[in-house]
Formats: sequence, C-alpha cells, structure tokens
Amino acid sequence: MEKENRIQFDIKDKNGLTEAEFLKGYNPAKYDRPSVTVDMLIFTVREREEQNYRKLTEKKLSILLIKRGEHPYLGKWALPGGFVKMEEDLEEAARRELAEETGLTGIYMEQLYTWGDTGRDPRTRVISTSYMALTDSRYLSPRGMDDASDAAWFDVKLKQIDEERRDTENGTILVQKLKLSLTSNKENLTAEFEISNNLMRGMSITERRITKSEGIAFDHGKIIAYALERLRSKIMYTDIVFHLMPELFTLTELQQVYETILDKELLKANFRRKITAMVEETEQYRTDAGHRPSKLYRVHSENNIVN
Amino acid sequence: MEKENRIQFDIKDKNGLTEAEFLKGYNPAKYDRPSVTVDMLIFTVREREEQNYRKLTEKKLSILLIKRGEHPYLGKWALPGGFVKMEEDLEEAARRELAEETGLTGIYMEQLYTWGDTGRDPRTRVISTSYMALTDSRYLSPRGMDDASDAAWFDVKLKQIDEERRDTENGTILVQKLKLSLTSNKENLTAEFEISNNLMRGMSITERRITKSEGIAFDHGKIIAYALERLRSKIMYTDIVFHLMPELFTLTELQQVYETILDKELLKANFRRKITAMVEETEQYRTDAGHRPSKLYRVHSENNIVN
DNA sequence: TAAATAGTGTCTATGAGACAGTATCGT
DNA sequence: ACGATACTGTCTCATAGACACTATTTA
Repeated sequence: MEKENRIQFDIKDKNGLTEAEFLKGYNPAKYDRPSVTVDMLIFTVREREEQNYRKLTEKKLSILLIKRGEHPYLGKWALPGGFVKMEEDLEEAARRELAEETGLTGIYMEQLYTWGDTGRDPRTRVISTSYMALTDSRYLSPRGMDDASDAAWFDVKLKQIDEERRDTENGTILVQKLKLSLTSNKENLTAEFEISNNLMRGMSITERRITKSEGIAFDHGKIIAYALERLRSKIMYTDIVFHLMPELFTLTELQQVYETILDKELLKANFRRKITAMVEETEQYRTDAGHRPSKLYRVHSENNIVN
Repeated sequence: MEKENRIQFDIKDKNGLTEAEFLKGYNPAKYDRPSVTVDMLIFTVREREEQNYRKLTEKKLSILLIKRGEHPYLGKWALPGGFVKMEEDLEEAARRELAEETGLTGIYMEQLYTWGDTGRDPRTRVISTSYMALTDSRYLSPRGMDDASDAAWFDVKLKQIDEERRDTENGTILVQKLKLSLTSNKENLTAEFEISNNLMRGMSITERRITKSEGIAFDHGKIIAYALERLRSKIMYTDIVFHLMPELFTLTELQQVYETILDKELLKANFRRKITAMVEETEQYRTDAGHRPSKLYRVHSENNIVN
C-alpha cells in the first residue's frame, strides 16, 4: 500500500528519466562497500549449585560466546554473529544467527548499537549492529550447552575499579575505569575500559576506550560492557527482566536476578512493594527447602509497563 | 597498544596459516554487500516572531530536511545523509554529512538506531544508521537557512491521534496511532504511524508501521518520529536540552523548550525547582519587554548529570 | 494603571530507603 | 530448637504536582 503511493510514474528527473527508467539503469556496484554483520548478545540467568539444603541457589547472569576457530583472533572468544545477507532484513539476520547458535526462536531481542570504526576487524571494513537477546535458562539448547562444542556460557561481572576527576580549563572530565570479567568453568576472560564523561560547559560527552582485553576477540569486550549497562538501566524502568524468568518464580528469585544484574543488594520489603504491580500471585508454593515455603508468581497479564 | 597485544604471530589455523598469511589471502569482494548510509536528524529550536511587545516569542522544534533532486522520491523531502566511505569511521561519516549540510562542527550528536529492512530503498539494499544532532539556532549556517537552496527547516509536531486496546487470546495489543506533522513556511508534510505494543504474557513487544506518508521520502517519517520519542524521553533524565540552548537563557525560555519538545504545559514553580540544580545564575537580565525583567542563566559548570 | 511575565511559598500525596518485626518450613 | 528464608508494618525523608501569592516592568 505504501509502495503504491510511492511510485511516481510520470515525474522525470533532470536526465528526463522516469523513476522506473532510472532504477533500471542504477548500478549498485559502483562503489566499494563495507561488510555488514550482526552480533548477538545472548543473556540468560543460570543457577550455581548449592550444597546446603537450607540456602538458596545463587544466580548468575551469563552470556554466550563462541571460540574462534579461524583467523583473526584465532582461539579467542567472540560474540555469535555473522554477515547480513542481501535478501534479509537486518532484524531477520539477527534472528537467524540467534537460531543458528542456540536454536532459540521467538525470544525477546532488541537492537543495541551499531559499531562502525574502521580497523575494528583486521580482515576488511566491517560495520556491525549488535542485538541483545534474553532468555530463561530452561530453554537453553543443545548447541549452547554442549560441552564439546566451541560455544560456552560465561558469567558476567562488570565492576567499577576506579573513578577520577580531572579538572581542565574547559571543564571537568570524569573518568570511570571499569573491569569486565567473563568466567566459564574453564576460562577467565577480562577487559578493562575507560569511560570518560567530558563535562565541558556543563554538558556531558561520553567516550569509551578499551585499555586491556584478554581472551576476547575484536572489540567485543566493549560491546558486552555496553549491553550490560543498557540492561542495567532498562531493568529499572521496563518489564524486560521477565524475559529472563521462567513462567513461575518466587519474589526472592526475581530479586536475585535484579541483584545479579545490578551487582547490588536490595532491601526485600522495598523490592516487593515496587515489583508488586508487575506480578500476580498463583496458588502454588515452592516447598521442601528447609524454611518457610514461598509463593510462586507469574508476570501480571495486564501489565501496563511499556518499553 | 591494543593492536600490538592482538596480533598472534605464531598461531596457525587449520590450513597452517599465520594471521598475517591469512589476511594477505583474504578476499573481501567474495560476497554481495548492502550499501551503508548515515542519516542525520538535525534539530534546533526556532522562534516564531511575535507582534505584541508584551508577549513572549513562541518556540518551535525544527528539523532540517533536503528536497530530493533525483529519483527515487524525486521532489519529496528527505533527511540529509549519504554513503559511508571505506576509510572513515561511521561516526566520522555522520560528522562529515553534518558539516556538508549545515557547516556545523563540534556540536552534540548521538547514534539513534540502524534501519535495515530490505526494500526501504528501491535502488538497492541500503542499511542506514541514523544520528541525532542538536544545536542552538544561533549557529544555523548559510546552507540550512538559504532560501534558494534545496534545504529547509520544518517545525515538528508529533501527536497521538488515537489509542485502542485489542484483546486477543494471547494477551492485549495496545495500538497507538501517531501523526507527525512537518511544517515549513511553504510546505506541509505528514506521516501517520501505528505503534503496537504487544503485551503477550505481560511483556511488551513494540512494532512501528507507517500507514501514511505525504511528501516525505523513504521511511524517513518513521525515523523522525523515533528520534522525537528518544528526544522526549532523554530530556527528562539527561542534560541534553542544553545543546539546544544559547549560552545565556531565561528559565522561562528553557521551560518553553521543554514544553515544545514534550508538547505539554508544565507548571512554572515545579519546573524551576527541578531545573535549579542544572543551571547557575548570572548577573544579567533580559529587559525591554513590557514586564518584569528576567534573570539570565547558564548551564551549571559542575553539572553532574551524566548520560 | 493594565497587561503581561518573573519569581516564591506551601500544602498534599506518593514513593524510596531503612529497619524491625513476625511467620513457617525442614532437620 | 535452630537456622534459614518468607513476608509485613511503619517511620522518615525526598520529590512531584497543584495552586496561590507577590514583584516588576513598559506602553
């Protein structure tokens, strides 16, 4: 419908061509072009086994990475992803990569950012759009969990390790140093960043630089840190967190997910008051745990929070 | 420094190649590739002249558009932009386009979103990353203001014209209808959208569709509406608004800018209380206005709000 | 002095944060 | 009974929203 409105049958350009004639003569191969890829940030929450029958299992935010079997960055860990095909939408490409790497379809996914510096890939000019996907760990598929494969889940920790104010003549620069740690059962990857907030004339301009990257391919450490910051901020004002939860959950489990993502402890009473509007009770309880059973909740079906 | 760490001189891949050898043999022309462009959303705030010496001048949010002189969409209005060159960073390309269209350098700019549907450009597959730039209207350059040129400023209005709840078996779908109006002194462009928030299982998935587009090229109406929503939300929790202000301004002028962006009236006393932390007084006043003079403010130099 | 804007004071409702207390399970 | 988690009540302080009031200018 939109298309029918669009085509201008009778308007001619300065060469006397109609749109149809112009398009027939258009040669897209005239210029060199960058390659375009999608990178997937697939997050889930996993539980660490606990020995004590009384204690709750600890929750960990995890991301799926793939060990590179080819140059460049051979042997380093990279985000799953690949080239965008000519005939597929950008988001379709992301969903296809997601399905290829994890078998997951129909889960939550949002576009994050497009990374387009020259030199971020030594092979050729590559512009990459990153997408963040969230899923409940129950649905984790063969490929992602298979120990023999080149894919593995890494627990994610992002910590501020330093903060510094530099006063210049044009204003202050606030430099935050962040450390990203990625831990699988076998490997430990790290990256460090400087995020400088340039408060010139009172207005902040943010710039992020990798200062160290161990075991992580390309600029993917930076992308992971960016995604985590986005996740942290969106969890505060959207219902995004429920994409990481199973259908039924206790409020304490939900709180644990908030805590592991924010890397910060929350007060139970306050957390419950805030979250109440988003969930609804069920009649079921989690029992057999060496302490008072807890009621199971689900997402409120009439949830009005809109992203 | 990062580069030195990266190169793996002695690691060989399954073909027995080192990274240097692999890269020498890499042929980037193997696959068809989409074209990549940047689109610029350049906003400013302009004043409408007022006849009454007592009344304040009304403020309008405006965006710069370019009239297309070629197919496709010949004669329609489009966002300024162009192809990304192989040797420039994505953000560099955006800054270059910004300078070419307006002469402006060093102003605020942020990446918005990357639009990658097939068929959004009839010439060939085009993936476009949009950037939003903000500037004080004092700095508006020859090209943008030149009446003879193909560029013009359009006042922007985005209004909700309808809202509807559709209850399906899987949950509710909240459909908002929005109307975008773009007005220059000569032309009036409009676009209408349906934004559907699919509240399946309590979690919202947003989808935006153009239902009508008059006088606007490509999917640029959708992009402008998206930018405006981002601007509206960021103005509430960042200091982004000051990029639209001159160095000195009155609090009422600042409030007017908020009001025109949010398309909503604010209460003066409350606005002032909230904004106080971000600004600092000067000794100067705006006078000659047929009412009590108003103190001029500037951005607080020690502003701690960080994007 | 009238018409307009500039600027301040204060009441109320709501929410965030902190903390203390009670309830209930399995061993 | 103990050790752990489940769940609730309430105090305080900060903030958002509404509204009324005073102050000051120029034609």
